[in-house]
Amino acid sequence: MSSLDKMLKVLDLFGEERMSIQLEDVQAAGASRATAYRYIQSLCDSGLLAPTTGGSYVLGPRIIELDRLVRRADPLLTRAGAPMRDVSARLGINVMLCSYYGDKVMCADIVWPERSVPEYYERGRPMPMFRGAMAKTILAHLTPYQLRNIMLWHGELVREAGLGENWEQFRSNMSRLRRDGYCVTRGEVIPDLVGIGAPVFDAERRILGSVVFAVRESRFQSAGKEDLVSEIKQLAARITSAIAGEAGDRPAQRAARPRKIRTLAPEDASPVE
Amino acid sequence: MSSLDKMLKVLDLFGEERMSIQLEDVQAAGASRATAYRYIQSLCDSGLLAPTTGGSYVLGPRIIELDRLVRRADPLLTRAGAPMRDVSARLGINVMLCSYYGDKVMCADIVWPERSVPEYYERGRPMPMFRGAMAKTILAHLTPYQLRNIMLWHGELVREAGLGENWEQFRSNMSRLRRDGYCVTRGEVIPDLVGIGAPVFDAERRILGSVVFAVRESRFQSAGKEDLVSEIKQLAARITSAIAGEAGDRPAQRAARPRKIRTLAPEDASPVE
DNA sequence: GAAATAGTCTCACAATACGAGAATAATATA
DNA sequence: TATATTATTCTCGTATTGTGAGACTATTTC
Repeated sequence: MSSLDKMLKVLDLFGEERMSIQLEDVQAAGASRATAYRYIQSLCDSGLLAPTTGGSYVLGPRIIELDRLVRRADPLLTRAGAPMRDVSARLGINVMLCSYYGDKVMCADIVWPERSVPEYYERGRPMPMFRGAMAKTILAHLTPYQLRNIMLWHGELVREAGLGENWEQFRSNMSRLRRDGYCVTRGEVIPDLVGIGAPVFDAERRILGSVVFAVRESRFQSAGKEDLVSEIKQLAARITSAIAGEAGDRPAQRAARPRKIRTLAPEDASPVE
Repeated sequence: MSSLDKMLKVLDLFGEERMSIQLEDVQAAGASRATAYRYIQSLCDSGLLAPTTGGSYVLGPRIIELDRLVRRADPLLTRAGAPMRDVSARLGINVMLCSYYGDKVMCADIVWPERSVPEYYERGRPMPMFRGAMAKTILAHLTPYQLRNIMLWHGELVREAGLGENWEQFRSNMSRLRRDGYCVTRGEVIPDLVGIGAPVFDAERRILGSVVFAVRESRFQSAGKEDLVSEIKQLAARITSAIAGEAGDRPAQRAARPRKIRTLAPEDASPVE
């Protein structure tokens, strides 16, 4: 592993429980005192880290600045907001927006009027890649190339997730989801929660992400699957055409491209805390 | 400059106008093709960058993930929200929350009911370090050490900003601001906009940031300076005690520590676009 | 399927990241 | 304001490893 990678791994020390790190934490990750300081120094200079009192360091202002840039420019986020809020208000239903990043699926936005449903997700929360409607909807629309690579490099995970025992099964499962144009999952991420998802594309019909209704099992039963499916498909279509509408000008913002997907997050499957 | 710094400088290629970069952009910043790919590779592996189609790269999911961590844990942000919204609703006034990061001042949150005032700021927008009520309020509360260092390394900027021609003047100006407990600036960042700011501290009375009212000159005239000053001081005090209340337990989150402040952002003074 | 584009690997060499300790800076304490 | 303590940077010789050029492989497009 190069020194570049080792330095960037310092960022991995942060997590929900640990919001500040110290010199020793970096040393413990395998670096001499001098080197630990060097990494910290570079990260601080770039603003990714910021020093606080007592020799500890926190995430720095650059993070917030860069996130602002992403929020401003992400076509998914900027174009999905209004339609999402419309539908959510009309149906009184919880909606999530998911973004696909080549090797990661992430919650990009939520509208959550049904407060009795636990608000597990929020912008920036990573999501499992093989479970839940958000993920499967996206998975289904990757290119054949990408799907084959996933089976090749992560067949074990595919099998665990029940997406197919082999390439033929996986391929045909994904193909069916694609034809359906929606995906329903029950309790795959959070018990008792049903996800109803549909895909969002860019102007070139590449998968960008997904929108998902998150409802309790009881509501899903009473509401009737067909209506919810029809609504989510309409919502996704509205967002897709809003994105296609703005396009043509600037270069496509983000799209699928996982190549070998060598490095799925090691524990991409720890959703319920 | 080390290879670490060179790699991190790739992130500086992004900006409001440029949301995706290409191999050539990295090469142009001074790296061979192989090295450019190496930097990109490391940044992609860490999730700071993500590949898109056509050999271009955008900011990656890690940015959003890390920003979430910051939002969740920042005591300033989490404790200021409610009081800010209260006051803003009661007075129908625009309020900004500013965060201090050792060498940078940044907008952390805004509540903006007075829509006729241009919404120049938003979370993540960097702010000038020597102009405007947000910045000066913070500046005034740095330690003597820090102030001296600023004068030493950035005396020119201090003079330009009219904060004092020499150390004695600078020191006494800051000292007066500190005694006042508030700071009013007029049109320093945006023409016709008056800022009324007060400092927010952590449990150990170290400066964390500032809250600022942003009103038009006309309203400032009619409303009466005293009332607004009194309100902003109360607001800041409420936030400070909310933060002190939660403290004691976890290690202080963020606080001043600019050491030499060798590297103020080169153009920290380009506010009005 | 083939052609065109994007990304990775190999290898020899020299630049530079590394570790240990001394020197200095910044904070806490008196 | 001066002193003690803790945190950070600097110096320097060594050898690790980052570097560039080009061949090779992977991926997308047609």
